[in-house]
Amino acid sequence: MSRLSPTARVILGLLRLGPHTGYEIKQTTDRSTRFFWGASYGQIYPELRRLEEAGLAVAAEQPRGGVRRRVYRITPAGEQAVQEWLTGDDDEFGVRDEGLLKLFFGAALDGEELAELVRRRRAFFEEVAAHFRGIGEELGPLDNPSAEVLTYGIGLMDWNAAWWAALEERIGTGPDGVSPRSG
Amino acid sequence: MSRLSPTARVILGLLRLGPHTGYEIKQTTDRSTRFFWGASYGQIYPELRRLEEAGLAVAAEQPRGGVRRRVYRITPAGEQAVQEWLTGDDDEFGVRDEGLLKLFFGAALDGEELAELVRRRRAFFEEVAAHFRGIGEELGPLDNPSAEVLTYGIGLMDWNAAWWAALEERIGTGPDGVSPRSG
DNA sequence: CAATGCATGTAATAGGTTACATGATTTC
DNA sequence: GAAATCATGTAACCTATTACATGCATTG
Repeated sequence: MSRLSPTARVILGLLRLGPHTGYEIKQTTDRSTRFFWGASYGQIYPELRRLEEAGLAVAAEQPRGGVRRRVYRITPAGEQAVQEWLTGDDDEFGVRDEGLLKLFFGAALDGEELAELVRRRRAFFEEVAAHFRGIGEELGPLDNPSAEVLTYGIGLMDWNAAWWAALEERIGTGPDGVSPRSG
Repeated sequence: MSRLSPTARVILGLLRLGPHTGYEIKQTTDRSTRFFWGASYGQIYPELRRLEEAGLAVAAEQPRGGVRRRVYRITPAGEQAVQEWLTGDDDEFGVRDEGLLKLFFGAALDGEELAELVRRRRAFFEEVAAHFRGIGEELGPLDNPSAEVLTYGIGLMDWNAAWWAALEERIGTGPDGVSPRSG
């Protein structure tokens, strides 16, 4: 019972909710987990084959007209693997933020350049927050754990937007603000 | 003037602040940018060679006793590359959060298992927040853009801890909470 | 003198994206 | 009949971590 690879975790999690083709898995992850756990075709198709080989999923050829189509279903062994993963306690967490990296090196920027970076970053998070709110309105009110993650995304983007907005203020207000190369 | 690779961005940013060996770059990133932009030896040493080859950095052999030692300095071309990168507007942002992924599939967990996941996650963020606060106390009060990113880290960890704590409350309080498989 | 820290490097492995190739079906 | 969508797959490439090998210098 070897450990599930990162992409296997989303795939098997989705297969638990019902049969999917590789294509559908890509669509679904793009619309749901993408923000905190993405998957690309280059990972999905080979991984589905591996899951099949490992007995965690089974594929059925279900062509639609002349279109080749492999629908995958989870097996009992797959269900068990999902349970084991879900109840395990080794949970990865990571942030990759180039705006923050630039801010860290911000002393190399003049006042106007720094202000532009901060403004751009605030705007970015505001846009993403608005985008997530749009998704929330499309879906309507939901009451399950999956819906919580959308709330999380909105909250996180709001928090980021507010943080950069606060920094924007501090920069604009003289000696107590951050100290760029020149003012 | 080709684009800087991800690891080249931190390296060159640090070299701009002064000469460094590969070893020092690893130490410094581990203590500063690691949270949002890491670097490993397997990337650092080959990248330093590439930067040298590209004329963005120069190395000087400065052995300490019998210990081989290559100290890298940034070149004018390197300074320019940093400026171009810093003022560019294509800033990567990404989150990887396995706790969130598990929560997304949380309907597969019973009440107790879900509660345990949420509790563990809250505790994790509280610990990291405390860790960052410790770093802040070590450093003392600072007044430059670099210090802002520590404030960010503390704030983000606090926000996450609070979010999971709030979820913990919602789960504990009956019909308005999330809906696990049972319980 | 043992342990730790300074220092450089590589090989194996993992994980990932992007772009491309291919072709049928559905919708406008 | 053109464009979009459904559908599968791979090759090239990039990015990264981990573990290992090596050896000197410093500190206790």
